[in-house]
Amino acid sequence: MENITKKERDCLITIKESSNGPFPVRLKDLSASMNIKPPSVLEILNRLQEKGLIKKDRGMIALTDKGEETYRRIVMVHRTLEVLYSRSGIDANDACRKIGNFDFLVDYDDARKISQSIGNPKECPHGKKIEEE
Amino acid sequence: MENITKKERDCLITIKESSNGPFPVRLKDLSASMNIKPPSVLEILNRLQEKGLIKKDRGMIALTDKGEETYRRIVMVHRTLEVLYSRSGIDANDACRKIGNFDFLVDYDDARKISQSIGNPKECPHGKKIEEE
DNA sequence: TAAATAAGTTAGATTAATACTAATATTATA
DNA sequence: TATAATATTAGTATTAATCTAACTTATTTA
Repeated sequence: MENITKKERDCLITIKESSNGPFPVRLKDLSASMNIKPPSVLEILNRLQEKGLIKKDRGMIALTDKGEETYRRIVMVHRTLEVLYSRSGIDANDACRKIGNFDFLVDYDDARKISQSIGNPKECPHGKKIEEE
Repeated sequence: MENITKKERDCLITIKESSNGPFPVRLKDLSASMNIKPPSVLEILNRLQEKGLIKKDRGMIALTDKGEETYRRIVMVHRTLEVLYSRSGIDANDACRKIGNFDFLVDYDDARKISQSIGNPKECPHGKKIEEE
């Protein structure tokens, strides 16, 4: 797996989470969601594309299969850690924000093992599914 | 607390862990331990100094009180996570290496809460004390 | 102590990531 | 098609990380 940066992680997640609606994701939207100017987003997008995580088609941006897999793994790590944090008495929203700073650096297989050792939680504290599309 | 980078984290830890012997830590030693050339270490050291984490005295490098505190907290987070990893069946040495990639990004108070929720372990899997000088 | 050796520092360059503005190109839409 | 909206390029800046080469400051030792 390629290494990605925090910004690339944020961008990947924003793309995926903006793709849920009926509208295709566009540079302008990412720029607005991420609060950075279009040329700066483009720079990040170009790196994600070089890493094979996204593809562009006339302004429309989407994750590749590899991008989907990367996204899926980051989210699995993220939600597993959220459960751990939450069970330790840390506020779910604080946990979410803080975990986002390093979830992309945590090994997926390690998170699986941790998940198992804490009883394979099925949902994050916000009620989102862990591992299952 | 100041934010630090991975390299600054590594440097801080190397300084502290080289200070245990009778010899003062010097640039040349850090250069050797960290496998980077003296001017590169110096650059990192200068940033650590600006952040108030280390002090230099005629070639001798040492942590400030703030640096000691930062070190102490990183190590506490690190060892707590090592216990978590280890109890999940992850090899202690693998865990150590991997956790070093993000321990400095994990909030100390959160680690304390996690520690508490897993029974306040007293030692890391290598037998090093958690929290206590 | 003076010369030689070692260590530290400065200077100058490079690469990668992040961000910006301004200008240019492209694509939609009215 | 002309206009408006979007996207891209070009060019600049900053921060972090690294290097080599040159220069300075200690330290050692003959």
